[in-house]
Amino acid sequence: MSEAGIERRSGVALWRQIADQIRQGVGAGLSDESGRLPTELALAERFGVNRHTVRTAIQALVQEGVLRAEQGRGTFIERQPRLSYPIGPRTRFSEGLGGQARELRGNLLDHAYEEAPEAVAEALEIAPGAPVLRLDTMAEADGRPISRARSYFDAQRFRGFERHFARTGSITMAYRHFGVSDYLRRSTTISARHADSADLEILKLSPGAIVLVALGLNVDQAGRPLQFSETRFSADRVELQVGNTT
Amino acid sequence: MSEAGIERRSGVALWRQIADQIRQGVGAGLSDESGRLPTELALAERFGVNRHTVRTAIQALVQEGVLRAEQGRGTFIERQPRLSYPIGPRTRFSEGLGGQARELRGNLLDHAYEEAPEAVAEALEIAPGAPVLRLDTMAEADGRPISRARSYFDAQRFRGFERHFARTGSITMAYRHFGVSDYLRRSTTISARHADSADLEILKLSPGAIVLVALGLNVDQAGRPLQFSETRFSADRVELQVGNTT
DNA sequence: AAGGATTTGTTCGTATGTATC
DNA sequence: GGATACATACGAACAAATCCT
Repeated sequence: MSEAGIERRSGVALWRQIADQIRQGVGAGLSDESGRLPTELALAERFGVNRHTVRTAIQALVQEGVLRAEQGRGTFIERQPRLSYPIGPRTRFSEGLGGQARELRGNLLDHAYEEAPEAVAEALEIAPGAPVLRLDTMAEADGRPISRARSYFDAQRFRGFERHFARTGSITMAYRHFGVSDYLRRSTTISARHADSADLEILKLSPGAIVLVALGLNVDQAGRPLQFSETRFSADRVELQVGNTT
Repeated sequence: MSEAGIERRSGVALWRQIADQIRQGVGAGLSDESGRLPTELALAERFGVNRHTVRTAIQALVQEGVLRAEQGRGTFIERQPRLSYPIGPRTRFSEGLGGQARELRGNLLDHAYEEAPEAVAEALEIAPGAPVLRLDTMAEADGRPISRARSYFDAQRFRGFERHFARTGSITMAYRHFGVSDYLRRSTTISARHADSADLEILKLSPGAIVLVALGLNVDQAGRPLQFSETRFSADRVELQVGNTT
């Protein structure tokens, strides 16, 4: 949409600004057909910095798995297109990404029975402080971390839910054991922020990375709230799709 | 969801990371009901840095207009909650934010008649290279920049559209002059990235800020494509809402 | 096969910015 | 405010791998 702009004395190191620009330019016309980047010298001139500074940026992206550098040949893009995650009434993780990855897995990181925080109680339409099950999960597609989520369920209705999820790796499957054969996504609220330290570790991101944050509420066919969850997607690896898949 | 994460050697100065956290922390209980921040010493301990570093962060935010420092009383947050922008079949800018701001305005930044890039032609279902109208706009709510957008229209059908938009400040109104009384949002694709230099200038952001990017396609009642657009929202000021407004 | 051009990788040194105490 | 340690950025030169003629 517009040209490179590098700001000095902004509190953000030049090499990081350049790394961010290159990462985002990977989708645009920064590379030629073979996926080769301009030379370090050309990039340095383009951004108006020293070659070392460009090298630092490239090294960070190599570490991230975005680029691959070969001595004497050049620097190349590791093509990994963004997964498209559909959001709508029928939002389901496994079905949504079904066609785009060979292997999909949901992992249980942690769980606990707790008293419902205010926002959770309101969303689930239960009393504040009522017992809820908190489920911390993460998902991988073809071995790449895609998202992490914290979900809350009414503990009285879904006691033992975590065991069914851990076994099947699927929320949809786990619901069946509680007589929920179908459910709908009533609402989703999307925002974005910098990844925190837990995001970096779980999603294997580098500092300064961005996460898309989706707050979602699932309800059963009668419209009763089932699950309130916050899901964090790596913004470099996922985009969210609302409406028809043109 | 989890604790503050400050990363050293990340290419982002500690004072900027802390400034980003404080800016976001407006909603996350960083301040008490009166909007007062903890003391510098408390913040320094919480983030695990020296008090001078916190001071640098606060000074940057005061400069930005996010914080207000009063001698002898403390430092206060200028509370400006995130606007919630609804996305769905009836997505319209002015109606969506209607209740949340006193003054809403769309401004025309630039326009031109061009040959359709490949992606645009495909979305609008016209031939690649066919003439299209490109419209660069930005929107403010109560004087705060909210979003910028680049929209494409079939030039044969909508020649002169820019004049109607410039006069009314509304896409919906401009459509009426071309016999389009109603339209639908067929699809929206959401991603997030770091703001580029044009984003920083137009949206009045600081380096390292995040923008939510929404690619949208509007169609008329017959399902014919009308408008393909890329809108960039300041992630600090806007969240996107899909489905019911619980 | 030889050699020059190109491109990434490495090692010096120096200056400035950032963060702590 | 001043001293110290470390990260960032620049500059110059050279080494190593690859490509082309």
